[in-house]
Amino acid sequence: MTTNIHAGTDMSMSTPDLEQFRKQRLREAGLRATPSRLAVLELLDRSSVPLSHGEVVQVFRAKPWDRATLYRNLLDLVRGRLARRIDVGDRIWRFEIATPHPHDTSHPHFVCTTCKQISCMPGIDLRVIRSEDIPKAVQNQEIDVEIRGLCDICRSRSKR
Amino acid sequence: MTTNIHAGTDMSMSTPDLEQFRKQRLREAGLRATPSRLAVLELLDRSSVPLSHGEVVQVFRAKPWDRATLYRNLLDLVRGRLARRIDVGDRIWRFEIATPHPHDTSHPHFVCTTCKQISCMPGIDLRVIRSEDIPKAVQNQEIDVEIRGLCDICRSRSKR
DNA sequence: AGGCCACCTGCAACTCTTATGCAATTACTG
DNA sequence: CAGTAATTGCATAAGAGTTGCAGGTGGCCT
Repeated sequence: MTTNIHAGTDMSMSTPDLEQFRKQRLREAGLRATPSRLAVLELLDRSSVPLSHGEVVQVFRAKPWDRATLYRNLLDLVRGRLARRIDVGDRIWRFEIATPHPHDTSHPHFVCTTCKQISCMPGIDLRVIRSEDIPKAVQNQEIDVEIRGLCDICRSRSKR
Repeated sequence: MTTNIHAGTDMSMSTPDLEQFRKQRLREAGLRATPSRLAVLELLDRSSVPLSHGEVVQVFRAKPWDRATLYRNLLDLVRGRLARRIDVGDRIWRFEIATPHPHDTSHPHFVCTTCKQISCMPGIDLRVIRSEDIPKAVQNQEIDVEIRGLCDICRSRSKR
């Protein structure tokens, strides 16, 4: 769990220009730049892992924002294509910042079926062996690929 | 909700030998052959797609069986390795009959994010581009691969 | 600078799926 | 065919996700 937050200080204390940039991104997405939306966007910006609604609520538990508000903030960001909502198989939606450059989604995610740890697998690609009956979405890489198995830690632990 | 599953060739009218075979399978799994368990097992046997608990409840809504009973029936079948519980990413467990031959899971599954239809993709394999940080489970193919996207039908429908 | 109003928030309540405790019932064993 | 442990029915609950509504407010327009 590495938290290399650059500013090192409070979420709400980002430099004015970054804040302005976030406001701009929200408005370009057709969203008003409200305090909670700015904070959620900043949180996703800074997070190296996708966050669940519950985790976002936890992070902002000292703030006056309601869980429904944060929930709708997250959905708003997804609607405005500033974030993506993903499901890694543990029945909890997670939200991650949408990368500015289009379609970085093509790298698989590895999910440990025991500890639920998620890791990105840019070193793995799909190979089509036989092309009959391959959906067009696959051919066009408009897909999410999820690999489920035991991570090395849980794997060595389970080897009897 | 259109429900025309009033069984013409009724669920409960299977041939006696098939019924006996199912009873036998249940007992070999260490489970008593109760009416509801037999019916659930038969339903999974006959279904070509994985079914959720809610769908099973729907199918048997005319029967006197409680939803908790059907739920536990499904878990019992999984426990006895007569069925598998899978999660296709919509936070609803689905149950499918366990194939007799072991570990047929090595081919990817394609799941339509809209219609939830699942299809097998034996023509697709994983290719490791860079081998750093690849979990051993992946190297040893001890994994489930799930590809999520729009199936061709839903895809053409969504193209505006 | 100030007002307007559509968008946004807070609150409460709700759905849906999954899950469990307990008393009554029942499938199997002998 | 009775005894008993497994199973069921009912009630209930946790947890994530979702929504209706009344009141608040960001940002445009003057």
